[in-house]
Amino acid sequence: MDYANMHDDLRLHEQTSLVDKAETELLDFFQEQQYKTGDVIPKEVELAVQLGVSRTVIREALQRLRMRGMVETKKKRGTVITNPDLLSLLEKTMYPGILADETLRDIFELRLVLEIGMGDLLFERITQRDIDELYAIVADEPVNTEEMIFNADQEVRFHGKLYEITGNHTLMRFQQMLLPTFEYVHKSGLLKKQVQHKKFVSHRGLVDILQHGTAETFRNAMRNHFENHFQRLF
Amino acid sequence: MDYANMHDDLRLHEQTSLVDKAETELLDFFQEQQYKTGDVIPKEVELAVQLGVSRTVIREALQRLRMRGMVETKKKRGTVITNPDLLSLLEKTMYPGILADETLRDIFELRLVLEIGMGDLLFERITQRDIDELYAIVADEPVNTEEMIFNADQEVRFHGKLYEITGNHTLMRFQQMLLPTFEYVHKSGLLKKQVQHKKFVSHRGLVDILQHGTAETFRNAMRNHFENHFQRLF
DNA sequence: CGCACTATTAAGTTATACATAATATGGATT
DNA sequence: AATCCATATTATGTATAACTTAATAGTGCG
Repeated sequence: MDYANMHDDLRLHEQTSLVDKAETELLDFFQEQQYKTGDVIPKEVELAVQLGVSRTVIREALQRLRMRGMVETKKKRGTVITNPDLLSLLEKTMYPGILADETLRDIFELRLVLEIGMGDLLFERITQRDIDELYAIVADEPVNTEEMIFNADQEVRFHGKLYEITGNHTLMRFQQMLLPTFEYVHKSGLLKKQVQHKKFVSHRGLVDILQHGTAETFRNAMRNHFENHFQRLF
Repeated sequence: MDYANMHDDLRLHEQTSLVDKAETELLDFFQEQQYKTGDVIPKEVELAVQLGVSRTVIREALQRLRMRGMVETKKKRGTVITNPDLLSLLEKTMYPGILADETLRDIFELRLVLEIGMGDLLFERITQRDIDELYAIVADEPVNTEEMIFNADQEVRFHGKLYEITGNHTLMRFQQMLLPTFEYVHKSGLLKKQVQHKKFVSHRGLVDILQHGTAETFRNAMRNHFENHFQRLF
């Protein structure tokens, strides 16, 4: 290939690499072709010819899309369009060890915000079956919340079930990512020391409200349930 | 099928590519070497030799780390470790056209959940200066909310300011990502038709509450503010 | 008809060469 | 000696070709 001509239309895109360009051009191409999930896209060499770049560039661009779950490749069958999973790659980057302290704290707060705000979704979609299940989960909790011992497994089951009830899969995925980080921060030295346990709304109390209350009362109850966490933040 | 002979290299025969392995090996290597932000990592060819793969594989692995914001490369200077930005890559995946309808709806809901739930963060961190600024933003809004005309720019400024007040940068980044998708869904045919405008809490009303109210009243007000959106969902 | 063999295909991988841009080196001029 | 310009060096960016592997299709044989 003639390298002298390579930069003809590249002068405007100064610091963007060919891979960057190829990536967006591929996405545009897919959209233009109205590809749907499961459709097979042209071979790497064909794409290379079509975009006027080497197969190396195409491969690195596809590599990016692949890791975002936008495409999937199998030998011989080629590369197919897939439904991108927004959060799968976020998960990989979520190693608490490498995140900045501020980001960790942000995530801690994020969880509290989500669970307080999800009240309306819960009341819209919850069924009696869900409520029964929640009661079963909290069955072995002590009635007196002051004696409540923090049980990580219990926490995950209860709050995980809440996310599930929202029927919002993106939200559920979020929880799966946020929770480990939340626990990490909870146990780290990032926040103030654990304050004195006061009476707060228990898991059982939350279920009672889901049974008899409203979205509004639930929000307040969840806020109260998180009181200890909030006191460590503020 | 003969399972007896499979056990030997069963693990190698998994569908993990060399790039997958190289990616994790690189991360392990970085951690092992205790690289900090700004540190320069070995050249591509050296890494290739060290991991016993070709430079292509190394490049595609680095490509992944690069797009996650974990490394950054400059010509001649080499590749350096950087602080990963959790959301930068999410942003690129947020091509509304490619996302499944369900995911789009999820994101629509997510925004509502976030803004209702962020009340406590707001009241903890808001200043009089912030409130003044919010009043300035809503200054040109009609008092009678029924005459309120949807103004996208106004929406972004007001709600963006709220996210800013939380002081949670991750949350702010989220809003920047969610908003375009939210608008896309709002205008798409994914939801029920716009219902009749009823009286709802206006932006100005929300600011009044931030000035004189509590986190609890704010949550309820924000829920009411979004009433139209919720009616389109349920 | 059914089974096994092989031929083909497309991605996975390797190797090499060259381009580009930033940096370092070295020497010439003043 | 200090400044400046040309050149060499270096590491990433890009291109190309060749080879490997696994899945599929096709073919031929029984």
